[in-house]
Parts: sequence; structure tokens; C-alpha cells
Amino acid sequence: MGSRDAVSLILVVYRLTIPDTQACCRTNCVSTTPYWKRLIQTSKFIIIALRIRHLFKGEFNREPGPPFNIAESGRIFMQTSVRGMCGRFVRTTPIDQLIELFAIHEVDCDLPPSYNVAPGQPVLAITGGPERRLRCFKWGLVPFWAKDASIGSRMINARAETLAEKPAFRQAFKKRRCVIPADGYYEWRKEEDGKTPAYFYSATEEPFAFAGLYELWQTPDGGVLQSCVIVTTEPNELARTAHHRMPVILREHEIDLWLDDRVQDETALKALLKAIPAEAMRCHDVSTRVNSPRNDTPECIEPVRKHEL
DNA sequence: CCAGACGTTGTT
DNA sequence: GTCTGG
DNA sequence: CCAGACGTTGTT
DNA sequence: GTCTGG
Repeated sequence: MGSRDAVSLILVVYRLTIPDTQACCRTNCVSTTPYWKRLIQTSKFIIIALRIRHLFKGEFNREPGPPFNIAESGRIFMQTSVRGMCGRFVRTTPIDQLIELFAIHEVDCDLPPSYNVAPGQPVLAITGGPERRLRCFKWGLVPFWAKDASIGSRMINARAETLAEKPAFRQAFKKRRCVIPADGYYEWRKEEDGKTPAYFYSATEEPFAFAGLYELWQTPDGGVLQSCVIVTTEPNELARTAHHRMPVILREHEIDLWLDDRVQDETALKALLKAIPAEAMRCHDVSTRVNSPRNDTPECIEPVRKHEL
């Protein structure tokens, strides 16, 4: 069975839109994701297509292609969606206060405060060099070698353990580190009856300093896209109540080293990428109002009790 | 050698 | 751009 | 992170 | 289910 057959098969499945199955069924998957390319190369897709076909019996509106071998058997590995990391945060401290708190010398952009900063949106970040500079980046790092900016929508976090090796982050880790000011972040705790958003914030008045990386990408129209990513690490005991990753939060005395682009000492830099103590944080559950990135109001961070949701 | 991926977290 | 896999 | 869209060919 | 956009 050739690859063209594979495409037509998946296409037919897509047209039916399948309820209650966990198999992928879109043409797009065939052509774009490594996972489906691999699957097709190993012929396992036949099994998936057969399972789906079986569910729908005679309801195909089109011939699914030439006959295939049902005797070929194997387990279906079902890919689930990517969930559960630092994917939403709050930045309500106004810029003039940030300038004070972080000793910023130069301000290159202006952004209103937000109770609901989502990936893809512009965020404020401090970069180093001789003096600290406040700049604006799109959240979702586009590596400088990318052919397409869409890769950025998936590069919202970088694992502290691996960022020194990964092609997407390696160069940025060496030369383009930044600090993202944030008053807190949200995590969705998975429970039996759904997901509950929780807000994690600083025990002091001062905002967090997330460790980040940034990158410059040449856009097709000759411009430059500036984008960034938030570094994650193993969580402390408090953060662990919601997830097994949390953003790296730098203390004031660590920021200079992180921002110094002359520093290339991987060991010294990686030593900074640890969870802050649980005692430095607070958390409480919040309303699912925060789920939609369109909602950007103080209500997003207001505490709620579970039965009030 | 060239082609193709390059990431995360959460499941299986 | 650089590395891995075929 | 969540919300919301998701493909093709050939014909109107 | 998976991808893109916010």
C-alpha cells in the first residue's frame, strides 16, 4: 500500500467526523506531523483506519480505496493533546513600577497590564547587555532557522533540563536570555469532574521574574519577529499540587547573571534554573472565567471555593 | 551522503 | 543553522 | 493554557 | 484528535 492510498484513506475518515474515537482523522495530520508520518511509514495507520471504518460500517460516502490487509494487527497508540504547563499568566504591575523594581534603563515598548496573558500575545521582557532594557516579544519562540512562524505556537515553554542541547533553544540559551515580569501564573488542575484553574502568585508584593529566552526571526516581508519562551522546571511542593512543571522564577540576585550575554558557563546558568521555595508562593483556585483568553479582568485572579464554580 | 526534524506535557 | 536517521 | 476550526474538487 | 490563534 503506497502513501497515496494512505492519504485518501485518512481523507475519507476525516469527511465523516468521528465521535467517541481517539484516532486522528485529518488530512493535515498526514502531511504535517512527524507522528503521523511515522505511523504511515510503519503501516499502523491501516489499523486505525480499519477501526474507524468498523465503527461506521456502511456509512462511508466514498470508497476508502483499494483493499487492505486486516490480518495485520497491532496496538493503536493514541496521541493525546498537550496540556499542563505554564501556559497563561498575569502581569498587572504597571511599567513605571517595573522600571523601579528591576532597575530598567531603557524602555522600548508599551503594553497595558493583563490578567490573562496567553501564548501568541505580546509580553514584556527584560534583556541584558550593558544595561537592562524592557522590550516586547511575542510569546512562542520562533527559532531563527524556522521556515514558518507557526512553529512558535508550540514553543511556549523550554525545559530547563534540555534547553542547552535542543536546536530550537540552544543558541538563544547562550546569547539571548531574558526575564519576563509576571505577577502570577495559572495552572489547570485536573480533577474527576473537569479542570479547575488555580492562580499561583508571589508571597511578597513584588512580581515574579520568569526566566526566558528570546529569538529574532526574519519575516518573509523583510521585518523581524521578536519572540520568547518561558523556561520550566520541576515544581516545588505548592506548585506540584497542580502540575509537575512550573516556570523558573529568578531571585533578584540571580537576574544579573542570567541576563549577562557574555556569560556562557552552562553549569552556572543551569544552576539558576531551579524552583523557588514553596514558601515564596501562594495559590488559590479561581473561576473558569480565566479559561477564555478574551476575559481580561480582575475577576480572573479572585479566589473562589469549589462549590461556587 | 541527503532529507527532514528541530518542542512541550501526558498518556499508552 | 545543525543534528539525526535512513 | 483554552477555544475553535479543521479538506478537496468541481460547480454555482 | 490535532492544529492554529488568542
